[in-house]
Amino acid sequence: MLQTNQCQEIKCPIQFVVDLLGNKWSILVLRELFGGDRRTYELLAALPGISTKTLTQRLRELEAHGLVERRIYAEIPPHVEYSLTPKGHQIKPVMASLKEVGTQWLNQESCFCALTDDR
Amino acid sequence: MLQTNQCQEIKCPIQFVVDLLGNKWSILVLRELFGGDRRTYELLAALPGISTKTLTQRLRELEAHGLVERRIYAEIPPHVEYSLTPKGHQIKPVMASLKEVGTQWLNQESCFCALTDDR
DNA sequence: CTGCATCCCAAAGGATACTG
DNA sequence: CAGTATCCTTTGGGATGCAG
Repeated sequence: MLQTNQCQEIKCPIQFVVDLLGNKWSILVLRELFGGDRRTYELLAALPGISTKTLTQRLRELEAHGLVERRIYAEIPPHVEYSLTPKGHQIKPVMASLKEVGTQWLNQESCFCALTDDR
Repeated sequence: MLQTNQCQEIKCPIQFVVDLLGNKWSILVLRELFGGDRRTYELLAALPGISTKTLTQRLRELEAHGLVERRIYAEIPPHVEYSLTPKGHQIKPVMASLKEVGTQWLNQESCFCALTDDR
């Protein structure tokens, strides 16, 4: 098997990021946190369609990889805040370029969506 | 329903890109094409694990969105080449920032994968 | 409020076989 | 070589109910 994951990684850095963030929600959660610290219910409200389960899963993953920090306030009712770590902030350029290209593409194709949009 | 997708898009540009490229293979296919035009079997070889079915699906999507061009040579056996369109080239900054941050993260965490890696 | 557990469904994707 | 069709497995993720 030799899945030992030694330091000498054979992996492509792009693939590494895609494996971590290439799902339906991770990037959007991070986008939200770039707007400042957020409580759980705020994230739920800002991400229409996400379930508590999925949100928690994504947050735990991001936390495990050191991109997000979870701060718990000893209050009742419970109070939890999520924030970006310095490592999380490193994806800022990705965010910026995504926004840039997304904006370009929206402008280019928004006017014949009715014809071409198949998803 | 009002799903009519009029020109005034409510959609976030980041989400727009994530919806299109946020899957297991699209980014990696594009990464490959940034290395130059590629034939089908070359893509299959360069992307270990991908199936012909999935590759075709991703290529068709990228083509439908105008990011990739498919050129057919009238030969036997068949000969097809895929290349990036100008629109496809627009994601270059995304590619670059992904590579940048991926490299950083690999260096940061490759040495305690054995402890933290849960996927 | 937070978030876990359960159940369940839909989508993504892999393997294989087959056609032109 | 390129691509399709079929079958099947895995995964993602939504809904709900419940506990702290």
